Formats: sequence, C-alpha cells, structure tokens
Amino acid sequence: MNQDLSEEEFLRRYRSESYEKPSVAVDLLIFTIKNEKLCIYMTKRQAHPFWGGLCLPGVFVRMDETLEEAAKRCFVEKTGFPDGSEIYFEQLYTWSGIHRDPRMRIISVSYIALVPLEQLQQLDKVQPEGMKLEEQLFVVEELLEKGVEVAFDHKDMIEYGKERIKNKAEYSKIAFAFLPETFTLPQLQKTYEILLDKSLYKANFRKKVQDMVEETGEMVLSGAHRPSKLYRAVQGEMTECRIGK
Amino acid sequence: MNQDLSEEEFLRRYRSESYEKPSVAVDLLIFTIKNEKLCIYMTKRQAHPFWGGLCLPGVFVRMDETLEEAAKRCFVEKTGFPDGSEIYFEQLYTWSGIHRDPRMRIISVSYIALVPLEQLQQLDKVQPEGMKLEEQLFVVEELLEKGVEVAFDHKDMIEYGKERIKNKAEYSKIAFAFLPETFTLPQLQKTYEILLDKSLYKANFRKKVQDMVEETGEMVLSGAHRPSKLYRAVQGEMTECRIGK
DNA sequence: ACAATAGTGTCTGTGAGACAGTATCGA
DNA sequence: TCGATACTGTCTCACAGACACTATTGT
Repeated sequence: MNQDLSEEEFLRRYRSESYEKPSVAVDLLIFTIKNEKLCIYMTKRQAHPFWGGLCLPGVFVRMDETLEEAAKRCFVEKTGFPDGSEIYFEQLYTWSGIHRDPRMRIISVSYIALVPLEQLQQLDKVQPEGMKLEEQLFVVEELLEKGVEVAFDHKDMIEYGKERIKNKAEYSKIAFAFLPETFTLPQLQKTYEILLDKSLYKANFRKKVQDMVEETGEMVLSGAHRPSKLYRAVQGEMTECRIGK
Repeated sequence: MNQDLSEEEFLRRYRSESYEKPSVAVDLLIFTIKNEKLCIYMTKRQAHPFWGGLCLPGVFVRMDETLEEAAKRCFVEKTGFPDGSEIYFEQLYTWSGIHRDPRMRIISVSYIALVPLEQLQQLDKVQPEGMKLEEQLFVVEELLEKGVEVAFDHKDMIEYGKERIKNKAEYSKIAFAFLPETFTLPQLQKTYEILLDKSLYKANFRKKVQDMVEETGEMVLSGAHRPSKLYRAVQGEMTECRIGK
C-alpha cells in the first residue's frame, strides 16, 4: 500500500478501473487409486495454449462464492456427482507465477479431492455418452516422468499434491478417503502401501490401525482362501494416527 | 467455466470489464519469541472498518509480482529490513470468505515469517522515531483469548498460523528460525518448549538435536554458573527432524 | 562452600519391526 | 491335501523418557 495515501484514498483509487487485478481460479486435483496405483483426473485441452495437452480441471472464482465452494462447483461440473456424497477436500497451495498462464495473469488456488474409485465408477453411469471419468484417470507417477508434457504449471501442482498426500498418510487418516464406507484390512493396508510406496508388515499394521477401525460383523470372500472381515472407520478427525516409518 | 462457450470466447468475455474480479492481497504473520512467549507483529488500524483495532500487515498483490514477492515487499515496507538477511517465509493459507472485508471482496493469501528477536531489535535502530517494531509485538496467546478483538478474520489467521508452527516444530527444524546464527543448547531447548508448550528433559533433548547442530568452538557466559557452548545449525532442509511427543 | 545453570551416563518401559505360526476358503 | 490369503502371538532391539550424576562459573 502506498505509504503517502490514507487508506480510504488508496482504496478509492484502487477500486477504480485504472488498477488492474489478477484473475483468481481454482484448479482441482482429483486423486483416486486404480489398479494399485495413485491416479489423477485430467482433461485434454481443446484450445490454445497447450492444445491437446493434459491439464487439471479448473474454474474461475465467482464474486459470490468462496474458494472451497468454487472447488466443489468444479468437482460437480466435471463429474456430475450428486450432493450428499462425502468427499475429502483440502486446500493445497496458491500458485502465482506471473506467466504461469501465457494469456493473462491468473492466480490459482489448488485443491485436492480424494475419491474412492467405486464412487467415480458410480458416477460414470450418469455421464453423457463418451465421457467416462474412469478413462480420464492417469497414473501420477507416469505423469511426473521427465519428458511427459503437462499444461501450465500443473505438473508442479501434481508433484506437490502427491507429496502432501504421502506425508499426510503417515500421520493422519486420509488413506480412508480412498476407500468406500466399509473395507477389509488387507484393502486398507494396500492403500497405505501405495501411498507410502513401501510394503508394511501385516501384523504390525493391524496393531497400529486397530483403534481406528471397528468391525461391521460382515465378511467378504474374494477367492480361494479365508474370507476377510469388513471394517468401517471409527468416528474422529482425519488427523490422529501414525502409520509407517 | 460456462460449458456452452468455447474457451477462447469465454476468456474474451471474461477479460472484458464486465466481469468483476476479486482483489488479491497478502497478509503477513511475523512471529518471534520475546520474554519466553510466542509473539506476533500487529498494527493499529487508522481507518474504518475496525478503527483502532489490531490487524496484520498486508499489501495488495501487484500485476508484476508473485505472492512470495508481495509477502517480502510487505515485510520490507513494514520493517525496513535490509536485503541479504535470511528470513524464513512460508505460505500459510488462502482466505476467501465473501465478506471477510466489509468494504470489498478481497481474497487474502497469508504468509508466515519467523524472525529472531535480535534481528527485529537491530531493525529498530533504523526506524523513524516512535515506530519501534518491538513495541508492536503482541503475545499470541493473549490475542487469541475470548473477548480480545482483532480486525477482519485475522484472529483465525493467527490461530491457524500458531497451530502450523506448533505442528512443524515437532517434525522440522523451524525452531531454528527463531534463533540467531549461533545459539546455545539451553536457548534452543527453551525455544522448543515455548513452541510445543511443554517442558522437555535436558539430556533427551540434547540427544535428539545432536545431529542437527555443530559446535562453533566458542562459549558464552550468562550469569553465575557454568558457561554454555555456542552451536550453529548444520546445513540441511528445514524438514528433517523430530522433537517432542 | 554454595547457588545456579551447563552438560553427561545409564536404566527402563514402550512399541515398532520382524518372523513364525494358525485359520479358513476353493479346488 | 494343497495353495492361497486372512489373521494372531511373541521376540527383540532401538529409542524416548526419567533420573542421577558431574562440571564450571560468580558470590
């Protein structure tokens, strides 16, 4: 703020059209786990710049909505998911490189959304023809490889988001956000192993998660072997545990 | 983005004056430790709204600077600190409540800056008369008490920033950012105790930090007792340790 | 000598990690 | 009976936590 002006005077001038403002957008990182790999939803660009390249879904922030609301609107517009579903959202980081979009100055607030694959597959039943969400999921590790082109600074966003999820997996319960309401412990363990990128000992893992889950009483059979018990996450914050390391 | 328009057409219209944009500001949380308490730099408002109330220093983001640059500019404008000093900066969170500023829609990106008290006191020597930084430091815990008024949503910001620092103190080296280049282990321990809000055992603490510090060879005397060795932080990232709990 | 703080050696209990063993399914 | 996976009991070793001890200053 200019030190020589009163705040009122400064604001009066600032508000006038002569002061240019950056645009504010929200970009969404929709993560899920598919084929035992962390995947992210991407769309193909239909316009310049980066024509044909992959990018994250995004929207401009309206004057009458918060960033969180914009992120959820973006999610609904892209996936057509119905209200009521509980989806994990989290603000990731705000990106402000001056030329991050070559067309104009856009400051982008990135949000993470974690969705169980089953839920995306459900949504696919109500998609317009030829727009299957599941086909737009890309393996995160492959996107991050050198040589792979991603539009704008979205590769940085994905890298940053992946790290955040990995870190949070160690000391919070976000892994549960990738699973449906009920799940088996082998499923939960596999999820942690994918996020942490290392294998865990079954017995130790079960000891650690035992206070975070409760039995449903049901069992599931998935092959020629002993069936596994179905569990559900016990109530409580997403930030209260410690797995791995 | 409106689904019925091509991206180009949408942008052409969006760029035109008819689309109103929110303003983007940066608010700065300058933390330091004074009298064995976590303190934060606040200014008194000289204008409506919240006339006379306390608020965080902030600036509007210019078209030709990133958020990080705006945060540093804010820091320089308020403190007059010289280039070259190494200050810890970190993006905290982006606040977007629609009426968080009653005058107009402002989205604010908050940044944390951690400064050793000694450095602020140094800066005070070059301040214009009657503008001592040190006198504008407020005890964080007292600001957060019920009944204490803080302008805008800055109380939320302070609460959130305090929690972030507390959490990071456990698994990173941010405590070092509150100390000068060289320091003693009792000083370092005290810093951790303030941030974590609990007392630590001397012997255990020293074992834990021994790989994060190196002796300078010098000693300091601070009273009628054994002098303590001066240490300096070893090179390395701010995110590699674990203290407390 | 004593108060005060700096700094060190060592015991113990907890818990993560490692491994071995049992249970339950289909074929 | 066998292969496959679910599930459990227990040993060990590292380390956080707790405490007791020694070291070095000023008065």
